[in-house]
Amino acid sequence: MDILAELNPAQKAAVEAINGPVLILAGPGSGKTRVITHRVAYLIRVVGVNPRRIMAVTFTNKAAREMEERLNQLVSASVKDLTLGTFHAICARILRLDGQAIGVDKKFVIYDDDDQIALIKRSLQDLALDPKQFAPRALQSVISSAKSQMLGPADLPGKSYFEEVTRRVYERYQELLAASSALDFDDLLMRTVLLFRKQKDILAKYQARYLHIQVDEFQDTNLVQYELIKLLAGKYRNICVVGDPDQSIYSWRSADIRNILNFEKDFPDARVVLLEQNYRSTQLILDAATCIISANRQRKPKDLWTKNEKGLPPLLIETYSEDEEARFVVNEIDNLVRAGEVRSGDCAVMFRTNAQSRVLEEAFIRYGMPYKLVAGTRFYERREVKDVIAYLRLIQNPNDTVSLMRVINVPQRGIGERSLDELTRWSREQGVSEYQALRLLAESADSGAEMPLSARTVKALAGFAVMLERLIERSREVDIMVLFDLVVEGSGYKQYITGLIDGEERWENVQELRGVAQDYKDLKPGEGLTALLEGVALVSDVDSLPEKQETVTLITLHQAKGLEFPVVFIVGMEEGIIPHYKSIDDPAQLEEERRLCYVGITRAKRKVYLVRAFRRHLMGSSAVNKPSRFLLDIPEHLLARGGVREKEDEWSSASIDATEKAIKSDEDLPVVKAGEHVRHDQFGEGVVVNYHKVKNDAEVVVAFDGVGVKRFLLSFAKIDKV
DNA sequence: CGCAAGTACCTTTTT
DNA sequence: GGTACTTGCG
Repeated sequence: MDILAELNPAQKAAVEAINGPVLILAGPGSGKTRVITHRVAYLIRVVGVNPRRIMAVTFTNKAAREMEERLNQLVSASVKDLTLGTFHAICARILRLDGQAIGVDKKFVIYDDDDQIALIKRSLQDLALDPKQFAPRALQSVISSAKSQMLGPADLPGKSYFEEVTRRVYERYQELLAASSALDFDDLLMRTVLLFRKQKDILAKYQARYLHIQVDEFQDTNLVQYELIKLLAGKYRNICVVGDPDQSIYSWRSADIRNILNFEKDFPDARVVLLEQNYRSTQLILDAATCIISANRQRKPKDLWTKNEKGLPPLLIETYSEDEEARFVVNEIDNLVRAGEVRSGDCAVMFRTNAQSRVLEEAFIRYGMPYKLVAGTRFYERREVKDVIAYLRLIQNPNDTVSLMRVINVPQRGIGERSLDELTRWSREQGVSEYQALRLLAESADSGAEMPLSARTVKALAGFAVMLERLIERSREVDIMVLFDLVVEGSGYKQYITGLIDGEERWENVQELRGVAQDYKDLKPGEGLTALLEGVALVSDVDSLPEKQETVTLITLHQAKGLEFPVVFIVGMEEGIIPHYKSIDDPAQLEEERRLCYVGITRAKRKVYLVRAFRRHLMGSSAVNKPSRFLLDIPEHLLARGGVREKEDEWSSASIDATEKAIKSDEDLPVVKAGEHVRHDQFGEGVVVNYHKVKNDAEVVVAFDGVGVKRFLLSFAKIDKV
């Protein structure tokens, strides 16, 4: 099979440019994934590069898995040797192997969001600070953002009282992490960079190994991640980054769009390849999307085009309430499926916030239409799953205090808050971890005399220590499945959980986790445990999205990135939702909201429904919402309307309107289209943001660089296309 | 110490 | 509207 055969010229160029730095700017649906996989296949098959010497970084584990699958088809040789995964997974691997050089415990555990919050609360407690005054969530986000820029506590400003507190909490938080031999997500990245900076020999080892490095979704990397690949690529400089600034939607997670801009600065000899042909969407959908994104000031213009058929313009559906909105969606999907137009698995409903999913779910349930919610109660965030993981983590690393505190009294062992406070206090006094304190207690009952604890409590604590001790011993001998069962039964957890009201369901979840463990059953004792824990720490919900959906997908706009569906509904197209009210007064955040909207629309292959409700319940009270400003960016001829209908079966008339519109706009194509670049004698260059017909003329709305938005009648304006 | 009921709180997106 | 945390009682 010729790897280059099925690629267009731009894609081919992107695949063949294997020497030196390459920046691939890839529009939505431009075959980006295909280019990346083919590039790796090309390196292996045609150039003859050893897979061991290639690193490919993806945004999600799912993307990594998919890439592996595709590569297996393209390349007969084993791709197992490839370094393929997310930044976090790759860094975890590096640290596990070489982290000791900078004092990272070989047995480190990875703390997720919840664990971080728990630890920050402890930090606040230690510092005698009020968690109400200093919201743990806010602190977490400050700390995370600091780490994303390689800033330690000392690098933070300490001017105001709040800043001073933040700094102290950050400091304490790090101490507690270290005491627990734990790393949080940001540490995985930051420590790896530190490792490379401090241990030149280790860096040299990795640099020598990786002849080729590829990074996907580059627009969503943060500074640390960029630093990391710059270090890794330091020797051979064969670095290829792929991204689309217009799809950058993670700046709140410290993703820095400057990475893309700086890339060309840091690598002046970088080859830039543009992928502008869209293979996914119909013409009108692409046009509407272009109009929306063109209104952003902070962007490099891009000329997306497609050979696909014209199709139908996006449909604007205006409903009275969010209930009606949900009913419309279900009803319309039902119509489409009945008409044989699509299968329900072809449809996705996208929303800005998870809270919006509830009403949708209710409607789907009421109509008996099956659906799959991508971000429901997340599996790995379920209490029972976290509990069992906490037990497993304790076996791997008993100093993991967050896990210890989590399960020491689950099931109840008569160890209350007071006793735990006392335990913490005492262990600090002794300068040992809580776990070591427990062991001391268990070994010599006399030392308990120093603590103001009842004999009963000491017994309970010692009992827990003995149990844990036994599990740790056994873990060295048995495989992960045996260990799993030992943990669940030996700790009394099984009995506890099955005894709860919803025990059956919870037990099923524990069993599901057991199923995950099965993947690691052939590994050696200990290794299997480490691998399992690492696996569960770094997965997300999108990862579990099955390949071929037979049901409607309910998904957030963020999670939808990288996916595609024939039919897309975006609900809640209202001011305050998209754009989210928290983003409205910050221009930069507003642009991100716009990109989010753009991402949503460009997921669609054939049909887009933009749905809004006049009235919506938000936290109990009801609010009247204006239509999203992004709707105003779509010119008349690119937007069909379906009004509010009393009877549900009349809703489908919206599709007729759309069809008519598509035909009508075909007859008299506008002289200029929204999204096009124009020049005006007086105002300079700008982008057409809107175009619609008025009587015998047309009104054009143009956003000029540095001037602002101007309106013209087409017949009078002196406008030329650029 | 454990449980039940009540309260205050919030609400963006997630590797 | 739901949850996470507090309070009060057995």
